[in-house]
Amino acid sequence: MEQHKTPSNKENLFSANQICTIAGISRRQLQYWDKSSLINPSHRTEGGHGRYTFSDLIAIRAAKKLIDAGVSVQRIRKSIGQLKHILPTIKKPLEELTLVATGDVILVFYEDTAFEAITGQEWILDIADVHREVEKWRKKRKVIGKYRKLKAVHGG
Amino acid sequence: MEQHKTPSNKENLFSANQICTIAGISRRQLQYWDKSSLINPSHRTEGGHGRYTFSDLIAIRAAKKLIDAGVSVQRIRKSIGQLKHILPTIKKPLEELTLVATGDVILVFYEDTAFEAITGQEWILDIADVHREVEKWRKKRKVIGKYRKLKAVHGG
DNA sequence: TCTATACATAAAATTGATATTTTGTATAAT
DNA sequence: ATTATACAAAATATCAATTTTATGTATAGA
Repeated sequence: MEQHKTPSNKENLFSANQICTIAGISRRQLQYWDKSSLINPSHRTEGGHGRYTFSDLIAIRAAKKLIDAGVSVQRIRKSIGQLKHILPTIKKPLEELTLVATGDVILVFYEDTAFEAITGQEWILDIADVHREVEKWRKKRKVIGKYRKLKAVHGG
Repeated sequence: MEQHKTPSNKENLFSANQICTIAGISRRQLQYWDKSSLINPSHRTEGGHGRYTFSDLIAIRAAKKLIDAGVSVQRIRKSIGQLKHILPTIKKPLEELTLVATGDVILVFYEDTAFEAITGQEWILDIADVHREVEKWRKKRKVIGKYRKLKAVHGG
């Protein structure tokens, strides 16, 4: 039997129109995002009307932010797919992750690293690395200096 | 008169070949980057041979990292141009800024914000914002509830 | 009321052809 | 020894045409 302490009681659910007003999107958009499974309402009435949780709202606001930042719906789609793949424990990336977007790209912040949502590619420049490489190179030069010169080395 | 404490004494300068070995780029690349003014050596010998500082090396490593991350030289060029324009105090973006790169984009971190190097577009998602907006909306609804329903509002 | 559907339009992605940039290799010059 | 030049190949960018996706508007259904 259900306790009425459960967070998903009627008070916390939003109708489609409420979502649109709060999130600043059109009714048509929300409808399409539902139909195309970008973001589905977590509940439905017996009549089939969508009922959105606060968590759903976060996702919708995130999508709206991304769109405002110039990211296309298609990229949002791809990113969500990739993120679920790259971070299998994450079920709803738009709600659970911190995203930074610019026109082309969605960047994800997760456990101290930043990476690009679609490719998963990751990189941060660490100047200390360069120091270390120079030292490494200096030592190497002393040791093998009398033999033939090194060719350029790739990777790092 | 020059003190020999100055950091730019001969000991700290690298020849083109040394740079190539340390940074893992080809001689041809370094040559082209110099000629096309992507990265010029800070000094030259009387004979015109390039002499690179450690600071130059940082820039070159940064460029190499960007290339390894899938950014084209052309994009690096554009980004540097934009960054100098957006942040006039920054003279050598590749050395002085923290960059995160993915294939398409170079993202720059500067004083708490992240923005895209080419367009200068900037954005950070803040979930607390959403909470605030919902509360704002709830209050508004009570006040103006008896008038006509709000239309979706863009921006924020 | 709210949702579903149809049609039109706008926005974005994809494709293919062309031009430009970047790099490798080889060779000449200093 | 190191740099400069010439030529070719590979990688990128650009542009226009086409296709696909997303949204607005209007209308019908529950």
